[in-house]
Amino acid sequence: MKTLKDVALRAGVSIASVSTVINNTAAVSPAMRKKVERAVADLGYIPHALARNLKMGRVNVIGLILPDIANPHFSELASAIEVACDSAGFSLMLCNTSDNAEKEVRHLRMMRAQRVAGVIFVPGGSPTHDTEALGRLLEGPAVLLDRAFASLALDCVLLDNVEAGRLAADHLVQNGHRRIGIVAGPPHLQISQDRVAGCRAAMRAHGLPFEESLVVDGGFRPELAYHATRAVLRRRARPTAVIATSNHTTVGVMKALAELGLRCPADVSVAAIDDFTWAEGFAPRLTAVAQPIEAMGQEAVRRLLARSDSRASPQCVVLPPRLIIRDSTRVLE
Amino acid sequence: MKTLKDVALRAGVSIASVSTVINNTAAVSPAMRKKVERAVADLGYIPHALARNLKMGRVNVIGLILPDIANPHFSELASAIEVACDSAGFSLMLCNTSDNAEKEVRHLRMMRAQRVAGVIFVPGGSPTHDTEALGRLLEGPAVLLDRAFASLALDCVLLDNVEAGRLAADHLVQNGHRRIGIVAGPPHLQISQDRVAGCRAAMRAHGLPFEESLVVDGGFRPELAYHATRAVLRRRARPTAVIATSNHTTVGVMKALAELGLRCPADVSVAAIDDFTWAEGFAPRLTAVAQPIEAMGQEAVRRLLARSDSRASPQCVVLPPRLIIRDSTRVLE
DNA sequence: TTGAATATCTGAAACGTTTCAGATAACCTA
DNA sequence: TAGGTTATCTGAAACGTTTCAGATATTCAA
Repeated sequence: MKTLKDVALRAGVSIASVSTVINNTAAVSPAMRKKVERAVADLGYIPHALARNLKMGRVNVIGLILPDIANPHFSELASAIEVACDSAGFSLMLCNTSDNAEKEVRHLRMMRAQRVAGVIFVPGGSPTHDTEALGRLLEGPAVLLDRAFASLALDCVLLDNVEAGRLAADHLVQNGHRRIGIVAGPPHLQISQDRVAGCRAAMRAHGLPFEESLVVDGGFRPELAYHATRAVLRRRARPTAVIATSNHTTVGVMKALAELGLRCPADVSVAAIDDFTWAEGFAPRLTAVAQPIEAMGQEAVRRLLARSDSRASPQCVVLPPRLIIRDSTRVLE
Repeated sequence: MKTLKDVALRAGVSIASVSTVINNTAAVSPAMRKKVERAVADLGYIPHALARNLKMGRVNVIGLILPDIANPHFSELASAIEVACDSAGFSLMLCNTSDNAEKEVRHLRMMRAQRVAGVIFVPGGSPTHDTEALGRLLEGPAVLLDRAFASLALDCVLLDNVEAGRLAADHLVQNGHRRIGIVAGPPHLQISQDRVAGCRAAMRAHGLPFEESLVVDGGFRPELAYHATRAVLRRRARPTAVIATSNHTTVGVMKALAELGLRCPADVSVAAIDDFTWAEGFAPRLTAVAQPIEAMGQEAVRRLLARSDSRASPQCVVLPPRLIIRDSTRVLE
């Protein structure tokens, strides 16, 4: 690979001059400019970003750590973040944790070693996080996305999960449903608790009892949700509706319905949290509480960059979900 | 941020010794090790990867450039690649091109500037690529994934697109379909041509005529596929089956069917290229030609790393798709 | 014509590492 | 005890940039 020195040699000028021309950091004579540009083109010189960044003390890369890039929710988030980064002149370094706590600190560590400008961290569903190690590694510019840690005072961008649960349950109640199964996420996650809490709040608000036994653990793989749904739908008093609290659980729920020969929404209504843009065209069209994914990504990047040059105290922004009513829920007569 | 010097100072030893201890590059006395480890822990020292990489002349990062990370096909590919990279000790730098030719060279350039160990490049659907510039930038270790450039002799990992088309069409023909609409991708893409060619080959193999007018351009956004499908399904002699040649077009096709009030598979069978794991549980369960995504990702990384230390001439590996028969196609009596 | 002001260019130090030749100390062996 | 090994440790040179103080050449006003 060619270096500044090679270019300087070929152009017959000093290294410093080449640098000046390339970065436009000072006035140079037209002759100089031409000579250097010529040499750069001839040699196909590409500046060595590592050397440059080392010297300059900054790296135009933002790190993104998330649980599973193959999950549409996260890949859409990644997409939004990539766009925001790109237009701010940053590149993206991506790591998957597969919900593995050990990988979280390993990747975070690696990113700090790379001296990235900031890290956007989406904690995984692991029951235990090494919050102490994470806390130290998140000391540089960082924002938590999607899930926060109570013990860490950090910038974060979250969905209003309580509201998401509330929207789903409220919609069903308004349509006359009373016995509503809730296929929740892993109970140790705040996000699961919040969504269920939202459902509970909606029932309360309508003066209805909330039957805790209708809340089942759907885990965060469709498999468990599938079995949980089967279980709850085989109760003597079958729920007339089910709330699937994440896209993984929705897949399990729908599959369980299909296998039990129950039609949706004729036999059972389904309200989901997380929209499925890629299931458009399939039946039933899903009534879903959609997350403002683009806004979340943008906001995360914005806060991260703002954080880099301010010492304001960390803030949490909570964004509102919105309900999209389609065909998977029906009015109960 | 702490540096080796800080650690050396605190431990009361030389910089060289600290480096030796940290990297285990030579034998040191237990006393030395203890002192250094102590200082490292006390200061929370994290090595500066830029400096290290600059000095070492290698970077443990692999670049991935793809058209759209929000498309499940690419996000699953990204996931497979991330896993393969990670287990080989590499991190992933991700760039989206949004099918924009200018971004392709910009991002590729940036990755070369970062001196990444190699680049996995998935060309986008732009009608014109700056193949000259790309060619120069792809001179380092690189592998093309998903789509190749005829004009560039490079390692590549591809799906057997002809076979994919053949599988879909053959399946329909075997089920008695004769009038088959094909919602193709943009005609300027080799990949589209190949898939259609596969369909054509299947018809020929069965001694059937291939009606070119039933091939419509579905572009690479659902929108166009939607309109194309409506058009083809409103012919006086309606096709009894449709082949959707990519996941984007499948969405358009299914939507068109739904809006025209046509049931699938009762009225029209649909065979898709690209599987939809996230539509599991929705109806109809899609008969699809699935790509061996994991294998493609693994193979891409493997070839890339192999390429780094060999001068063998570039090779193309073509992986076979497989047909998954579910409920969206039916036997025609 | 001269001195000052300006325009243009360059040498060399730094950024934080790795690495290797050499320094020092400690241990053997004869 | 001298000489040679061996075991540890360190100084300093690189890696490819940026940047700034200084060098050189040019221009201008008086």
